Amino acid sequence: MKSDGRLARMLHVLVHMALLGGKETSERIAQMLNTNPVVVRRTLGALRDNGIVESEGGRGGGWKMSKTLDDITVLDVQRALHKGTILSAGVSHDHPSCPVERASNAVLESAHAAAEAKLREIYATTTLAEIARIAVASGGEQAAN
Amino acid sequence: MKSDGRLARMLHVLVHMALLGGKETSERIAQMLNTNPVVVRRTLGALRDNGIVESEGGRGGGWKMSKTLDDITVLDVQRALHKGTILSAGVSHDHPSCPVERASNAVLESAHAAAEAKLREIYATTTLAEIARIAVASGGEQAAN
DNA sequence: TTTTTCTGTAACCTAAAATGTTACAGATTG
DNA sequence: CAATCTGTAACATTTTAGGTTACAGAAAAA
Repeated sequence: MKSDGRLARMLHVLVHMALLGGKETSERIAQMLNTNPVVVRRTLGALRDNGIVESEGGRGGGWKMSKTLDDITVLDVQRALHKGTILSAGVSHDHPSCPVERASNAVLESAHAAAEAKLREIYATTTLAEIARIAVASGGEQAAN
Repeated sequence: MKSDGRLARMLHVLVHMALLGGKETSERIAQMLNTNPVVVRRTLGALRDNGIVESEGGRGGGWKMSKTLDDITVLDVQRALHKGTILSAGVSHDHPSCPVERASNAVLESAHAAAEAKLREIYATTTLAEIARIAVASGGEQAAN
């Protein structure tokens, strides 16, 4: 599979949208992400369904933020994009009744659950405002695209 | 992509091999993993290259453990199977010079690094002997396949 | 030495999931 | 009505684990 870059892309584009402050079309956002408008609408659609952005059709339409960067955490975006767990353990299902397989799976699942808890904790305490701050600090004033 | 079940499968099969105590052919191991011998040789080959098991060709050949379960951690098996990091952050490479993209990627990478440290710590302190103990405790005496 | 039984690999095919792409339908503004 | 958006369907593409077939080579057994 291709690696999932949706979270990174959405963080990226949300910060840009907030810094620009207005409404953006899928076409313009696609340029920010070096992709095409359909991919943008697909992915931003999930954020809209979770109250992070809103969209308007028709002439003059486009996408805008529903909240400020301070009110959006990385975890909010993650949850909008993926329903279930963040990390999966990659267990085996070769002999579901085998106690050795079950023990192996249980150990891996438990370890991944602990790692995910750590990840989730960081995601929950990192706002997009902080990303914007890092970007401005490192990239100087040129923060557009 | 199909999810990577190699680690779970190798933990599973190594515990079986140790409990059985002798030498096993790819064919028999394939039955434990509900797959075919070529997949087994491919995957066990990586463990052999890391000193976890050893193989012998020819009639009467097969695979056997090079260490006891106490001397193999989950991290050892993980490292034999995958060279680099365990968790990857799924960053974006749409505009590598964009400071916002870089800040987004940096935040994700840092978070994943913290989660991976946690995961690695657990892997490093979990031996296969412990998995065997869990299996025997939960599955009763029937620990074969 | 010939047969049998193993591993080691090459060379494919398949599956699954994100991403890319084309083509429209529908909505909204001018 | 014309122009400009979003919303979706319907594919094609890419990547990687896994499955499969087919042999070559090694080693014990006959």
